[in-house]
Amino acid sequence: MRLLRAHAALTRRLSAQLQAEHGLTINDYEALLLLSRAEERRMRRVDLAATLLLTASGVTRLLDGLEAGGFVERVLCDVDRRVAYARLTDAGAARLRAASESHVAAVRSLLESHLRPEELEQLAELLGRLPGTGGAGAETCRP
Amino acid sequence: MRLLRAHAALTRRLSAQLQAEHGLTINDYEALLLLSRAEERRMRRVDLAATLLLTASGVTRLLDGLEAGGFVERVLCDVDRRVAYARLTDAGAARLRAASESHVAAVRSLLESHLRPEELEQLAELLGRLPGTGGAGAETCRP
DNA sequence: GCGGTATAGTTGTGACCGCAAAGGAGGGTA
DNA sequence: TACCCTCCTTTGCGGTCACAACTATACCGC
Repeated sequence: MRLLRAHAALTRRLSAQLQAEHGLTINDYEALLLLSRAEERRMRRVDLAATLLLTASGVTRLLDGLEAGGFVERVLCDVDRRVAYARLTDAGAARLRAASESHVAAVRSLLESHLRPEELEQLAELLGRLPGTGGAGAETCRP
Repeated sequence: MRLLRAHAALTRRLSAQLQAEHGLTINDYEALLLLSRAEERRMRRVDLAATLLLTASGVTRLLDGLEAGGFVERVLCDVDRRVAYARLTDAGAARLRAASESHVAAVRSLLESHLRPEELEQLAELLGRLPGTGGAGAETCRP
């Protein structure tokens, strides 16, 4: 079962390409992607951590970088002063659009050159049953 | 296709458990495992790197730790003085045996609790077709 | 209101790893 | 021999991340 190891190398390869072309790591990219799909383009940092499978400290530093680049801004929640949202900026949305073109192309070519479409679907289904891939929707601070 | 992300979390979990119980990281463990199966319990560092999907520098530091622990020893090749083998010591073999019991149990319980045997086989087959999982047998310095 | 507990987030520390540069060694050609 | 190119390995540097400790806020029972 050492095959799962292949994933690490694939991820590094995709991340390196993304970084060279657009200055984003894989996690940067996925954080922007999640925010772009979230309601009002914002998520609590703790939800971001759970979805990205990072710890809270990891998210802090991830967002440090994205804030410095102007792709994300910090928004305080007015009903719960513990929480700080990360909100996608217009610049962040633009960067995401630019990066997604080459990134999804890269992912597709990597996977589709080795698997047929129905196999790809099978793979996704099997991996989806493993723990840690649960839904984890974006919550607001007021349910 | 974000599902591949699940692997990172799984690996971290397994590695943390392995480290807590036996003081080995996942890569430590797999290096010992590879050596235990290799001819004369030794491999060239460069082959170890290729199989573990690490760079040469990564292997240097990995083996630094294993040598410090006495699990692996450095053996120079007498016909090509560029190459240094890593050879498993008896202490390393013992540590591997001890760790493997709980580790394979952990892997099995993690995977088998979520997938049926034939699905597991399917998963292995699909992942095996991805690049970076090729055979890479252990070579000696004299073919 | 007052403690106790839970939750959100930040920071210090250390581990692991890739990349680039450099050094030592082998094998070829002139 | 002298030169060049390739291979194996190590070291310096920087990035990413988890863990633990800490602060600040919220909520519960009294």
